[in-house]
Amino acid sequence: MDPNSILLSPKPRICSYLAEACMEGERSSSPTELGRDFQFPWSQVPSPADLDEHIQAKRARVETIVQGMCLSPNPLVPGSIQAGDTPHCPEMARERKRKQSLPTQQGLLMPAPARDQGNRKGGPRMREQLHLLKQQLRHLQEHILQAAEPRDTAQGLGGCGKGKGPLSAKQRNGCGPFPWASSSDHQQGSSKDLSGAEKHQVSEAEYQSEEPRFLPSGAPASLEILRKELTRAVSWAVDSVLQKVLLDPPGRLTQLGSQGWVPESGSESSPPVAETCENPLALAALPRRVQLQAGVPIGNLSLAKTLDSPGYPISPRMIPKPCQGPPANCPLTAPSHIQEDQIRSQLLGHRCNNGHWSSSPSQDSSSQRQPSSEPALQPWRTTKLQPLVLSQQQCPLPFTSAHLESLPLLPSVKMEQGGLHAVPEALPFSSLHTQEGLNPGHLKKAKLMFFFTRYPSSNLLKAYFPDVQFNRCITSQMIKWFSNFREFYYIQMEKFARQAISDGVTNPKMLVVLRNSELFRALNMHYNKGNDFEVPDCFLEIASLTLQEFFRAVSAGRDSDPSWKKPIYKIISKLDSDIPEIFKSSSYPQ
DNA sequence: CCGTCCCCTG
DNA sequence: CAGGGGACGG
Repeated sequence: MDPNSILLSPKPRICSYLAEACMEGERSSSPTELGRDFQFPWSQVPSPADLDEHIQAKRARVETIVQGMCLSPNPLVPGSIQAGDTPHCPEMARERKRKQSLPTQQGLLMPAPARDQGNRKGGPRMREQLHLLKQQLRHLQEHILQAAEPRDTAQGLGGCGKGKGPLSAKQRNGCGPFPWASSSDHQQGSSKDLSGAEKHQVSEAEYQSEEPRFLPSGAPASLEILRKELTRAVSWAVDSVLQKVLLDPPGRLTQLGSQGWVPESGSESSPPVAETCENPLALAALPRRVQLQAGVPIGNLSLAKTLDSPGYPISPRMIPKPCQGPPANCPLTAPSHIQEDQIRSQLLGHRCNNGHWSSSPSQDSSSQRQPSSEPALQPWRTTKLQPLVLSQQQCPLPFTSAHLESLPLLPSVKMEQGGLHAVPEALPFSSLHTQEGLNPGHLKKAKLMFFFTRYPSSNLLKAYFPDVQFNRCITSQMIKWFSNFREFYYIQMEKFARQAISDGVTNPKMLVVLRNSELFRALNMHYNKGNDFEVPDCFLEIASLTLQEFFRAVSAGRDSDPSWKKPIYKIISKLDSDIPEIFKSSSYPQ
C-alpha cells in the first residue's frame, strides 16, 4: 500500500481531525519557534563535525531520555498511575472507604476492548502501517543515538517497539458510545497529526535540551519531562496511523452497511432532519440514534474564508508537514507542496463546520419551522429580544477576542508561548501537557459539552479531555460539574413548567424552547455565557422535551411524590447526543 | 458494601 | 460550584 495515499485521500474525508492537527500546528508553530533553524532529529544524519561541545551536553540528556522511554514499561507520564498522586485532593479523606480498584487502569485512557476491536479491524493494512511507523521510530532513535552514544541502540529499539501499544490508545477516538455514528468526514485525514504532533513535540524537546544551563544537570525531573515529550510524539504518530487505518472508509462502510446503520448514522449522507422536531413528544419513543443525529447540526457551508482570518494565522510553514526531511524510506514521505496546499485548503475549508458557530441551514430553519409546522406551538416565554446567537452570517471566530483572553491557556500553549525563557524554569515544577487539575477552560468546555450530554460517563469525559490527567478526584470533580449543570437545568425546567401552568397553558405540546425564549436565554447564560458557541438544535429539542415532561408531571399532580422527578431524569438521561469530534481536541475551544 | 446520584447548604 | 449527607441499585 502506498502510504501517501493516506495523505492524499479525497478531500471530503479531511475534517475535524485535520482541523485539530491544524490547530495543533498553529499552536506549536509560532513564528518565533519556526523561525529558528530547527531540524528534526532524523532530518539529517549528524556528521562527526556536528558533534561539538554543545552537542555533548545535549547528547547525554537525549540518551537518557531515549533509554528511559524504551525501558519504561508504561511510557505514559511517570507517576500518572499512582492512585495517590493528588495528595491535596480533599476527597481523599472520603476515598479511604472506597476500594482501590481503579488505579491500575488509569494509565489507559482507552478501554481495552476498543483497542482490540481496532486491531481486528485493521488487519494486514494496519500491521503494515505499524511496521512502517516502527521503521520511522527506529530512524529517529538511530539518529538520536548516533548523535549520542551507540551503545544502547539495540536495547532501546526493542523496548520502544513494545512501549507504544498502550500509548496509542490515549489520543484515539472511538470511545464514544456510537463510534460508528461519525461520518467519514470526521474520521479521516489525521495524517497531519503525525507530522504536526511530532514536529511540535520534538521541537520542544530540542529547545529544552538546547538550554541546558537552566537545567540542573541530570535533573531527573527535567529528564522525565523530556522523556514524556518524546513519548508523546511517538504516541501521536502511532495514533495517527491507527486512526487512518482503523477508520478506513471502504472497510468501515462495508461493515456498517451490513449492520444497517449507515442510512441513519451517516451525518454526511443524511443531513439533519427536521421531522423529529415536529412532535417533540415523539422523541422519547425514537431510537436514540435517530434523535441525536437529527438534532446535531452539521454545518455544510463551506466557509473557507474564515481560515484566513487574523485569529488563525496560517503560514505555509505552519502547516504540519508529514515528515520533514526523513530518511528516504520513510513511510510517510512528505507530499509535494501542491498536495500540501490541497490538504491545507481542505483543512481550512472544514474548520468551521464542527464548531457550531457557522451558519447552518438546519439551524436557521429550525427556529422557524416549528411554528410553521405546528402553529399552535408556543415558544415558551418568548421575549421581545432577538435570539442571542451571534449574527451567524459572518461565521465569527470560534470565540471572541474577549473570550480568548478570559480563557486560561492550556499548559501546552503556555509552554510554547513561553518559549525558551519560560520553559526551563517551568520544567521542574509542573507537568506540562497533562493537566494535574482542572482549570476554567475545562469548566467552560464541560459546559459546552452539556449541550450534548447531560449524563456523561467517566470514560466519555476521559475521551474528551485528553489533556487532563484523570484520577478519581478529577473524575469525580468533573462528574460533579455535570451534576451541578443538571441541577440548574432541571430547576429552570421546573420553574418554567410551573410558570406555564400558572399562565394557563394546558397543552404540553405548546411548550417549545426556542432560541429567543426566556428559558433559552437563562440556559444559554449559564452554559454559554459568552454566547460564543452556537447551541445545537438537539439541545433545544431535549430542553423542550424536558420542559414538557415537567409540565405534565406537575399538571398531573405527580410532584406530590417526593421522587417525582426521577422518571423525568430517566427519560432525559437516555437522550444524550454524540459530542462533536472537535471537542476531543485538548485545545478546544481555544 | 460500593458507587452513583440527588438534595441541601455555604 | 464544592462539600457533605442520605437514598438507591447492583
